[in-house]
Amino acid sequence: MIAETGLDTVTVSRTAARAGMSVGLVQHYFRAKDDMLLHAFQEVSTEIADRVARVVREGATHRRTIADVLLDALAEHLPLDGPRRAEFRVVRAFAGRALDSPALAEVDARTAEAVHAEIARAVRDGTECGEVEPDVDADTAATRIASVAEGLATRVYRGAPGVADHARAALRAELGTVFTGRCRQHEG
Amino acid sequence: MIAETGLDTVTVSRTAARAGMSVGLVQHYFRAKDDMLLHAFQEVSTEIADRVARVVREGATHRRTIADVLLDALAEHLPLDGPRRAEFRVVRAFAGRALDSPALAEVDARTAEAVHAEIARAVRDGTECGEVEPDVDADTAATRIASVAEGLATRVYRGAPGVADHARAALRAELGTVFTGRCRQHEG
DNA sequence: CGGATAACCATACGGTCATACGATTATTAC
DNA sequence: GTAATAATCGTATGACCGTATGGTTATCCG
Repeated sequence: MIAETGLDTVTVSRTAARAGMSVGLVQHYFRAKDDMLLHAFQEVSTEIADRVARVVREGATHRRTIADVLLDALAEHLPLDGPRRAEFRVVRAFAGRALDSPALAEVDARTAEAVHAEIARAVRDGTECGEVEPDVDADTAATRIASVAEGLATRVYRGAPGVADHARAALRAELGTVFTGRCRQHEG
Repeated sequence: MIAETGLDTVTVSRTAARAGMSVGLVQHYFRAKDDMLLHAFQEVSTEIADRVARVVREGATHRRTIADVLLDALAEHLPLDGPRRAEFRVVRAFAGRALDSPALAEVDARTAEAVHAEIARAVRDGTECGEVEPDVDADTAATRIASVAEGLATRVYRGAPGVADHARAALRAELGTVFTGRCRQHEG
């Protein structure tokens, strides 16, 4: 419902109707509407995090380059198709409301922190492996990469002509400034 | 009021009270509440654009490097102090609501387009001048730079420890990947 | 079996909000 | 000076929303 018509068209009674239940039952599960919304935000956040983790795991299994796996993981956030556009809308709607809700802000911050940590880990792995120069600071690089990913997602959603086509390439280019070498263990 | 307590605490009657006038008078100037909000969004958008333009003009007057001027212009968007945090909150609140309001979305998109165009122009100027390599595509570079700026602003606002201190440096580093040379006309 | 707990419903209440309305006062133009 | 237009106010109205309440049915455990 949030993805369809926005957060402020979500009312308790509409939610109940959509779920095929009564208002009373919704209240049985959630003390207040805000609890329900918070739960929804946590739900989608962990859902996205799980999907990204799966992409990383599968990429690692197929012994691909760290940069390539990271690219896939970050591209997962780009609103390039219907489902991901929906997810984007939900996350951004909550992010907007998080400006004035500490509870939502905490989920937002925790999610961002997790993404940042995952990128930083990839960079450190890259340093160990040889894909990244030893003098690169992982946290600084992670901040920049996460920022590009987030900013690109916004731009793709806004739909400036041609941006969608080049978003993935832009992401790859940014990663290319950090992952400049080749992994020793992937060489023959 | 949006910066203080958020968009959805803004009601017509509270706005009237804050302005020291009656509800009826607000209605006299704005047919509907949405018109009022749209007007506010347009107002802050042009206000910010004007301030950025002034920074650029002053930088150009003092014959500074294009990269340096651009850095100042972009840093203007970072929520590093009170007024800019307030602005950030307002813009983001509107951006969130723009997800479901075509009128607000248009202002949002137009503003983003203007920022992008300004960055692209700076890159092109840099190419002419010698600060940028000739094979750099201005639009691609502008997309990346704008994305970093936007993403960094989000991160600064979220207040991850240490990010604020390094935000400007991160921005400079990103610009450093595009503005790699020196302007011929600035040399002795 | 029987009692407790969970699932589930319909409705009423109190509050808030956007907007409509009708009126009065000030300003401007001819 | 007067007619029109703008500025200004107070209140009424109708709708909606979150939550409280009180109830009924199902499920499960000892």
